[in-house]
Amino acid sequence: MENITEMLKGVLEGCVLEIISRGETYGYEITQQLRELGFTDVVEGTVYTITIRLEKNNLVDIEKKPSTMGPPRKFYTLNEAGQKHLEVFWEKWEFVSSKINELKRK
Amino acid sequence: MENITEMLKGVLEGCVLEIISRGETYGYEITQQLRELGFTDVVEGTVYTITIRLEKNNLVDIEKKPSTMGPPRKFYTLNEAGQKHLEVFWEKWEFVSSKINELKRK
DNA sequence: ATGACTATTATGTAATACTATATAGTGGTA
DNA sequence: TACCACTATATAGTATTACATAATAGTCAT
Repeated sequence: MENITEMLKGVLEGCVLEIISRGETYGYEITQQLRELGFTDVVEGTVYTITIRLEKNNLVDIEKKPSTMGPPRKFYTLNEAGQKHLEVFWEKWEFVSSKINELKRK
Repeated sequence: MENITEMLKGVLEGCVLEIISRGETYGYEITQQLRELGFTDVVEGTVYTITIRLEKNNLVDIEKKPSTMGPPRKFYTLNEAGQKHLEVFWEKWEFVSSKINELKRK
């Protein structure tokens, strides 16, 4: 699917939060998971700007670990604020997507 | 629902296109319809920037008509390019929303 | 004539995904 | 050795878009 950039604004961060909530993970792996999900054009740079934002907003805990496959990885886990943020994200998503689907149907 | 601004980016234009596709309408009325739909915080300025964008991209036909309720209204109808654009919008929406719901479920 | 409602336009700002590039570690292979 | 592919993070700059705010203007009731 081409050119879904604008439509991803405001939801990509929530997707990243959701992926992190499934268990400790790091930027590069998150990118791959988003691609597997279908957002094939998402690049590392985009995900890193999001994870750095999550750090700044204190929504994640961080642990740096060595890797045998390359440079050290920065592993993220959701903290309590991150969990709460994720819940709010899904509430917003439910609201917005239901309204848009309502518009589409009628 | 509070603070859904970022989530509306990339979908609001599609919503406006859909509303116009239902029949000739103008900015102020579009704003009211979006509010009725549930996007209560959408303001006129936002809708006008969208309609002006639609004009620039030649997705709409325009007709100015006098009103007995105030200043003249600029009525919009979708042209062929606009119809096509709307179809593409819904395809993108189906794609993105299905992927996000998939992520939510699993 | 004042205010409420209708109606459009314009300027500036904030948020966010993307482009492009730099840096760096590991392993394979020519 | 030198090169390449893959893994991994970071960042500067850009484009897009919704919003805040304000200006302008027409109609109508009080």
